[in-house]
Amino acid sequence: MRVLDHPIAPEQARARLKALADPLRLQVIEVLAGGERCVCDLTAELGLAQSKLSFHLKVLKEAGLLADRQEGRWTYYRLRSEAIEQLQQWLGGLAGHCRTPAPPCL
Amino acid sequence: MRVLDHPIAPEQARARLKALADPLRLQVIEVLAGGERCVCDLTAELGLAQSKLSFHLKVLKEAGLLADRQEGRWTYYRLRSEAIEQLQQWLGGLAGHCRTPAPPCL
DNA sequence: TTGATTCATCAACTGGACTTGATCGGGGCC
DNA sequence: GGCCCCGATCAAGTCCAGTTGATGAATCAA
Repeated sequence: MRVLDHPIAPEQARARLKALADPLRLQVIEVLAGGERCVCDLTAELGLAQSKLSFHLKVLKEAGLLADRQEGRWTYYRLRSEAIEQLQQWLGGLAGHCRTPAPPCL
Repeated sequence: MRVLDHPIAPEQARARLKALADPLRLQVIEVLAGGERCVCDLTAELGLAQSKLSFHLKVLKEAGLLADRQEGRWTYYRLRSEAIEQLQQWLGGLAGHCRTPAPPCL
């Protein structure tokens, strides 16, 4: 049985790839892959300036890779696994006919 | 039956993500997903300056996403589908335990 | 209310990715 | 040989993503 997941637009896929391509953001993703965290924990674990982390969290969130949740004065971020899965699926669409030989040049 | 594909290093995965994240390079990838092409065809199809295309092809190749082949005065590029598949697999490793609730903050 | 804590936002600065136009080198044709 | 075509490479310029430090907004405690 198969979950019905929406196909992803190339432009959104690109935005997510770009968001993941930053070393710092990838560290954030890797930590969040281990479970939800609040911002203060992330700054501590990664040894980052708060404003820097905030900037990158925003980028990741706007790309649809993260979801956040407010609780008191804390903000918790978590990975949106569907976003990852959509990206996987989109990548699959690329590897298609790439074995086709080149058309004769000239 | 399963092809034995090597796991990919995070740093290499990041390099590939970064390479894919450029709009122009993504266009190149999409064209090459349709089959192998020579550089002169790519410049024509995408309407690009030759040096610009050459620059981006180099980036994609160094990221391991493309392979090239010399034939006479032409150079043919093709997509390395294994690279895409490795990337897919690597993405899968991220979506792991991300449903784990946050540790109590404070 | 005052102060402390968490996080987002802002403005100014910096470095590097990308662009552009020119040059170079290899390969094939005459 | 001489010439032209394909593609890579180079140097210079531009522009934007990311950094940094400061300020703002919201929440809670005393």
